[in-house]
Amino acid sequence: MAGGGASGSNLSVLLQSQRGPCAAVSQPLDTFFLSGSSPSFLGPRTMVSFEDVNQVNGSTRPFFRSFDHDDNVEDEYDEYFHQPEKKRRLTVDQVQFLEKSFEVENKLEPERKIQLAKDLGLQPRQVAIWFQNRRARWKTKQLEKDYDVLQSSFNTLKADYEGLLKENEKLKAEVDLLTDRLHVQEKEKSSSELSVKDALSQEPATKPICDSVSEGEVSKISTVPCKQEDISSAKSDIFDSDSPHYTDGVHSSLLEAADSSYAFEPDQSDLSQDEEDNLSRNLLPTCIFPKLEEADYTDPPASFEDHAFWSWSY
DNA sequence: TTGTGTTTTATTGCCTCC
DNA sequence: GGAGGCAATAAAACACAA
Repeated sequence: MAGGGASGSNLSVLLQSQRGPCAAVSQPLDTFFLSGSSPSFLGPRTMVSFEDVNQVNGSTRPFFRSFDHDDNVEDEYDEYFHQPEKKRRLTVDQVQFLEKSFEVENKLEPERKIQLAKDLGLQPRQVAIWFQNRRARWKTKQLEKDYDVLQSSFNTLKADYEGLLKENEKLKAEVDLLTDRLHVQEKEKSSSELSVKDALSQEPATKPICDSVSEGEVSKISTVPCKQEDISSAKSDIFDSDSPHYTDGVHSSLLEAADSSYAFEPDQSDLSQDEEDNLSRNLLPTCIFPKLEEADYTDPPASFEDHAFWSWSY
């Protein structure tokens, strides 16, 4: 085990400088890079076994301070150089020098390694190891940075996604509300139609509806003859769910719903061309009984409850 | 002072390249 | 096959709270 280059008097400072950053010799970094090829940066040996220590080590090296001559120096010397090899931390200056070099190029060519080792008074292998470990640390930090970037990107996307989910739920609720409203409307409509049907079926077939109205009202009633089969024919048209008029009523209400910005889409794939035409014709509010309107009744009722005013003359 | 966690230095084993 | 890089790991050095 070599180490003879460091004089015994220098050893205590050498050891002290190994204890930690605070104990290290401070020296402006610039001086490290102005050293040229001469071994101007020769810090304390950090390894116990140095092959070149006799060549480069010496009391003139800047990283060695002058030592006080002390009785314990020889003991420390023996202790230091005869103990099993231990890890020695690099000084702050050595680390800074290596860091600067690493910033320039994080890979180490053989010539550069030799030069750095010379300048720092380290083994080339130590320099190589330092670069190796430094690359590993750099990689870890890079991974952490990448992780942070990905994390923030993920958070942004997540926030967007959650916002869209909320909006989706809101729209779904709106759709449900409008669907319910539509169902209620249709229920009301069909129950009204049923009551009209009941009313019509309870009237005596031969009895003119005009019996139940006043004379003044009778004058308003159309004089067009209205036979029983006409009525049944009309009724058949009205209440036949297969008839286009029936579906017109449905379409009508659908369109009303659509008018109130309802997003319900009736499946029109089953509609014939005629039905589609009827659908477009019924964009305007229509009487619930368009066929009757075309036929013999007068003044369509304001509501289904007003069916008593409906009459057909014989 | 001591226990514990972190950082730094160094080793080992494997892989790739020339 | 040797040199060099990398990942995993050991172990010493260090920091710090109790």
